[in-house]
Formats: sequence, structure tokens, C-alpha cells
Amino acid sequence: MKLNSLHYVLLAGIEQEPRSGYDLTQWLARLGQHYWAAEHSSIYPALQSLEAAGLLLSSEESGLRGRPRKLYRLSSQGRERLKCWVNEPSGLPETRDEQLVKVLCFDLLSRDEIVGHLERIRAQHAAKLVYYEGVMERRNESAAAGANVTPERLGPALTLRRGILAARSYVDWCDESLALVRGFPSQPVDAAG
Amino acid sequence: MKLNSLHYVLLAGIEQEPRSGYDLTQWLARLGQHYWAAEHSSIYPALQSLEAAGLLLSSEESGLRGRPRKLYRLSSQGRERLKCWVNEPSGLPETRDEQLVKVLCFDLLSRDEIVGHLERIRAQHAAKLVYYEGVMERRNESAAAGANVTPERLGPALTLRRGILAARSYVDWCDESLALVRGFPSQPVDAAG
DNA sequence: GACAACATGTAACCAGTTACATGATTCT
DNA sequence: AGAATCATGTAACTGGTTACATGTTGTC
Repeated sequence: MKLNSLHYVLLAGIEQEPRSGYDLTQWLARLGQHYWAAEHSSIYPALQSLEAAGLLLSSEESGLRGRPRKLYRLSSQGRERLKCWVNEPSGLPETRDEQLVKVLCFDLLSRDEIVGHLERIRAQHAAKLVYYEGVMERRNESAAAGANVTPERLGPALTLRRGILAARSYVDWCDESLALVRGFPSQPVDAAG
Repeated sequence: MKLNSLHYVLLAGIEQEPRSGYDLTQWLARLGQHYWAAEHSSIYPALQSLEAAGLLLSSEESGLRGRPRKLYRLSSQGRERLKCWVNEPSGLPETRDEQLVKVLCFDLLSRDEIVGHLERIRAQHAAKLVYYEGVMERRNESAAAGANVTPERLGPALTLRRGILAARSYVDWCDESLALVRGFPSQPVDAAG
């Protein structure tokens, strides 16, 4: 069976710990937005095909609350496939940033409108930064608390760190741009011949 | 007619200067990868529908070389639609970063394999950084050279600057991660119980 | 004459979203 | 009884890619 990127994302999530479709959905929404986004409606069918291909094993867990959940774990084949894929090189990230397309058109707006936009963009990325930093702080605390908890693994630590640096970089760009634009006169000036 | 994001990307590109489908393809590939990627096969049909909707006007230009090109410019309606869209808020960027998914699985690899990966990732982003910095330098030079060239517009300057900061941030993360991983022993250590 | 660069387009396919649909358990 | 949360799934649609297809002009 031919696997696409989403399949590998799910194998990667399950490799960290056995997870259900619901868990994977939450995990991606909370910690994966800066490298992979997916809705539950694409996740469930993908899990089914991974199980059919023998790369995942599932077990019904009658959860404490809500309806029983299907908990997936990797089969040895699944782990092999994942490991093999991880060792291949990949291309550059692909980003769809509608906000930046609008930035490209800032010359159509007034200075005040531009400032408004940049402030809103800054707030969004700053919120993400605060969130990620909170996650990292909590992880560091529980790691320091004792060796009884699973020791922090390298992969999740690096990707979280990447999320923090990415958000910080975006906030910095907003600040720099705001400083530039605020130095402009209030109304756009026509090119004085 | 209902427009999607790609339509607005194209309107934005054409607003900067009249462009053909080929121009837009090149422009996005060279300067737009960090906020919007698109193949020519999605661009040409989108241009056709924009023209049919009266948002673009086209003229046949018998180019100096190659077959004649269809040069598009904005109609007043097109400009209106674009301006209106630009002033609406957008959501956060969406990124698909297969490399980071692999980073997530670094615990499956040996230290040397991890170092190899990080060095390759670093090289890719460093190359992009050098390229963008070159573009910016050339722009600054021609801006300084004389007022005969069109004065640099805010939008393109800010998006290019964003590309530089994004690439730099990724390179920094690679360096930080490499420093961390190089501090580890050569073979992964089992948890000493 | 072959190849590279310029230039535009179509068709088949794939991956994803939005919206729809269902069901269990707990809390108020 | 109703709402919130947990949990899983399907169907219709959208937006995109890969591969196919074509034609011109200039260069080796």
C-alpha cells in the first residue's frame, strides 16, 4: 500500500504513544498546527486504511467517559515503514499564508489600516507563542520533578522548540514592520515628481 | 463569482504590475514559496475565470521571444474586489512541513543520522536565506541608484523581509538543535533502570 | 536538426475540507 | 431533560498536483 504524508503523520503520533483517532485529532490541533494540520474527517479513514494494511493494530478501550474508543498502536511492520520513511530526505515546507498575501497589497491601504492589520497578526502569533511556551514550561517542570515520568524524548522537544522560534520570528517581523509603518505620515503620499 | 485564495494571490500579483500566466508562475516560484505555492496548471484556469468574471483584462503581446503572451491587468472591478478582500482579517498560516514530522521521529534514529538530517535541512533553508538576501540587496541598490526606477513598494518589501526572517529562524533552530544533538553520546543510551 | 527557454493549456487523479450523521456518558 | 464532551464515521465538494499535450523562437 502506498502511503501519503498524512499516513506518516499518524504513524508518528501513534509511535509516541498508543492513540485513538480522537487523540490524534486533538494532538495535531494543539501541537501540530505549525507543521501539519488535519481534520478528524481525514484522520479516521486514514487510520482504517493503515489498519487494513497491517501497519496499525487496534483495541477497543471502554473509556471512563464517552463511547468506547479504538486505541491504535504500531505493528512491527508499521514501525519499520515509519523508520524507513523518516530516514529519507524531504523537500522544503509548504506554507499557505493568506495574511502575507494581504501584506503584499498593503500599498492599497491607509497607514492606519495597515497598522490595524499588523497589530491583529501580531496578536495571533503572540498568543501561539505564549501557548507553546506554556507547554514547554510544563514539560520541563514534570521532567525535573522526578524520573518516574517518561523522560522527554528528543523529537517532541525539538518540534515544540521549532514552534516557539517560528512564532517568535513572526512576532518580531510584526514589531519591525509596525515600527517602520508608524514612521510614515498618516496619509499615503503621492510620488512627488 | 466566488473567489478563492489563489484568485486573490493572482490579483495581488497583477496589481503590482501587468503579468502573464507565465510571469505569475515564475514570480510565485521565486518569491512566493514562503507564503503561497502554485503550479502553472492551477494558475492558467484561474486567470481564465477571473477574466470571464470581468476582474481582469488581457491583451496579446507578441513577445520578443517564444510564443505570444497574454498580458493581464486589473479591471477597476478587479481592483475593488482585491482591496475589499485585503481589508478583511485572515486566519493563521497553514504549513505542511514533512521534515518536521520526521524530526518528531528522531528518537528512532542514531545520533549520526540525526546530525545528517539536520545538516541537510539547514543547508536548504540557508540557501533560501542567501537567495532572499541577494534579492533584497539588489532591490536596495537599484532603489539607491536613482529615482528613475519605480520606488520600492511597501508590500513586496515586507513580504521579502518576512521570507528572510523565516529562513533565518529555521537556520537558527537547526544550529541550536545540532549543538544539542552533538552533545549526545554517539550511540543512543538505553534508560538505565 | 536537436535542445533549451518561453508560453499556454487540458485531463486524470489525489488529498483535503465542510457539512452531515450518529451515539455514549456525564453534568446541571 | 438538555447541554457539553467524548468519540467515530460518511458524502459531497474543492482545490490542488502530476502528467500529458502543444506551439514558438533562438542557440549550438
